[in-house]
Amino acid sequence: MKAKATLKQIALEFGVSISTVSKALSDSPEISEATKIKIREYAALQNYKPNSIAKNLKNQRTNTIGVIIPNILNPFFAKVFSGIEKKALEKGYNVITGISNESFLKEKEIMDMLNSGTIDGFIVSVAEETQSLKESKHFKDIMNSGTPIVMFDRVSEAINCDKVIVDDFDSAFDATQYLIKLGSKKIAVLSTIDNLSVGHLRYEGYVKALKENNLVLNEELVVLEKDTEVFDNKLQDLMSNHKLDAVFALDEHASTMAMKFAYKNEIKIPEELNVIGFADGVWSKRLTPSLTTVSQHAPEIGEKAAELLIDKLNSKDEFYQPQTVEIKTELRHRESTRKL
Amino acid sequence: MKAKATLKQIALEFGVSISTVSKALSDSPEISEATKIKIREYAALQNYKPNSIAKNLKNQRTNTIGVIIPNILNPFFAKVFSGIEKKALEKGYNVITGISNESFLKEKEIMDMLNSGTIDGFIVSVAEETQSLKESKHFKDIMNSGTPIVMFDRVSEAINCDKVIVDDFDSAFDATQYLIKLGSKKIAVLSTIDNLSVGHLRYEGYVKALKENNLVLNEELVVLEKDTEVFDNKLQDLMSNHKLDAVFALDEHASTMAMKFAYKNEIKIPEELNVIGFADGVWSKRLTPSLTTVSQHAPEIGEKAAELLIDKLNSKDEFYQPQTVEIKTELRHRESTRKL
DNA sequence: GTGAAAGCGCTAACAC
DNA sequence: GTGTTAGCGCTTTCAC
Repeated sequence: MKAKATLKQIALEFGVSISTVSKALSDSPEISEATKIKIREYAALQNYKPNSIAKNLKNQRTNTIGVIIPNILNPFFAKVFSGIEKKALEKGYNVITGISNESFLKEKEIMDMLNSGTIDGFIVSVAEETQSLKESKHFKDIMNSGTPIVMFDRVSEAINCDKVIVDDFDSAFDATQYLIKLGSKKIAVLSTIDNLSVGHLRYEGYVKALKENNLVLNEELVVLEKDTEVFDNKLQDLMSNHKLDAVFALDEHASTMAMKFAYKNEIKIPEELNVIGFADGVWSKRLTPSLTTVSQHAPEIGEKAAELLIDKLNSKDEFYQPQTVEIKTELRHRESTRKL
Repeated sequence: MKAKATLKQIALEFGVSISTVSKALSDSPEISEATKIKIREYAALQNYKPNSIAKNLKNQRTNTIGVIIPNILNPFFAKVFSGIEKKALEKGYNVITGISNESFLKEKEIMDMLNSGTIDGFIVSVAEETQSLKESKHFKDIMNSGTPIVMFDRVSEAINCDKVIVDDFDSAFDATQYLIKLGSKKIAVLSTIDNLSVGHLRYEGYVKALKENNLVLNEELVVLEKDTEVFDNKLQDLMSNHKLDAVFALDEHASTMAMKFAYKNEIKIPEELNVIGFADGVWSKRLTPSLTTVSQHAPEIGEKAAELLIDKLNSKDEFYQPQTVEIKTELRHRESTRKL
């Protein structure tokens, strides 16, 4: 492997100065056509690429976004991520990724590590542990150091920054409402994520829909349980002891488990039981029957978050007012609910 | 927001030189305890963090790995990715991510873009288009420029670099063998990924297992079709016209579709039909019945790839011999196959 | 025990 | 039309 082409090396080659080469390559009118041509040809031949680290150091910006995600195996986050990546590439930004694995400490460490000139700004979805501990100082510190943050989905109330969220409350309300319209009266609500801001909002939406339709909230039909094994047991009990006519599942585990138990107990979906679940992956379509879902437009969330961040990075405005963008969900009707 | 702490700023504060500060902070024995203490205290107070870009420029390395993945929504890649990220963090590396979206051009562009000092090395799983076009020059160019590449899963024969692969051929052979042991004679093989190196190897493994067991290869039981809609139609035809006793699915789409059609045609799994599929996500467990899978140990693949790359980056050895590591798969017995 | 200086690769203001 | 210079923030060698 030969020495990498640099301005210096090229300058030496032609016996000119470094700045001449730099200007020639950036097509400056100061340089004669002849010089430009020979230098550019040589550079192309040598496959010269300006060292972006040096450029970054000079410019005091890296054109890189740090994305902190709780769990890349969750298809929602994977989809948001691909939206971010797409928009970033479009705008000439790189994406550097950290996975907090729902741990507060890891979230903090990764962010501190990256906040040392490596990235220009962050896009974050807050780790579960961070939310339950109500931690937010690390975010504040980072923003005080001059690094902007955009949060999505799981956001921190205590932080005043750009946010992209889903209308969890309203969409849960609408979905429940829809189940009621289908004639369902015994609607179970199932969740393994009630400790998350978004999870709890969804539950509240369910509660409100019941109230507005004068249905009593029966605690026995409510399973909010983080531990999936315990959840499965509780769900099994619920489904053996109650003849439900609908299930509203607030996450993917809950919806698939509900369908599994229905199958085992020979309860027909959707004839005897309507099922709606929050879901984003390709799996809701593949299930048998396919699942009616509240879809969160995950890629759009990612694109919007990237856009907000990049706009902020490119604006010189000191008094930029943070905004919160709400992305509307959509009820995707499939086979697990009856027709109206 | 106040000016960010730098060596220069701290030096000014105490009326000492930049190098004194630098040495004090790196605990050099040249500096007196008193000076060290006061400088360190001040630095901590100011939340000083060395600018990593400057350090990178100086060191001519970035401690960053570029990971190029065809599709982050595929749980296999998501899992490999999390393995890479984990190992990288452990070893003090950052991960910068590009998604090729199965496109040759995007793969090439992203890699060229990152190969300008931004990253020290690549971990790549080759895009589908790159494989079908048999492109490899862009990889060669990058390696010639001195940037090491580690490939995983979908590797390029033409490139002599470190590789981490799955024993696709053998595991498909074993899985088919297992179906035969269960007494299956009419074993369909289903794949939407036969254009991928790994996909085709799996098919070959199936073929060999049939041969060794003196079963004829019935072309009618073979559905290799990239387009998922066309695939679904062909599969439906197959399952209506043949009484299969087993299905070997080479990807997730194929396995779930087989189960869907079995359900619709009231074919009992596993009593009448044994199903084995290649799968990595959490979904094989959630399906009803849960799916017996060939599991690829995706996180280990990622960790191994990261390890190989980082070892290479840290070694000075010019005559490093590229190695190919094979990760063994495992047959995970669940409810979609009968007991032996 | 501390400081000066060079240099990583690049840009840009300012000579000539 | 081309070159000189300073500087981005840091490390490191060498001098005092």
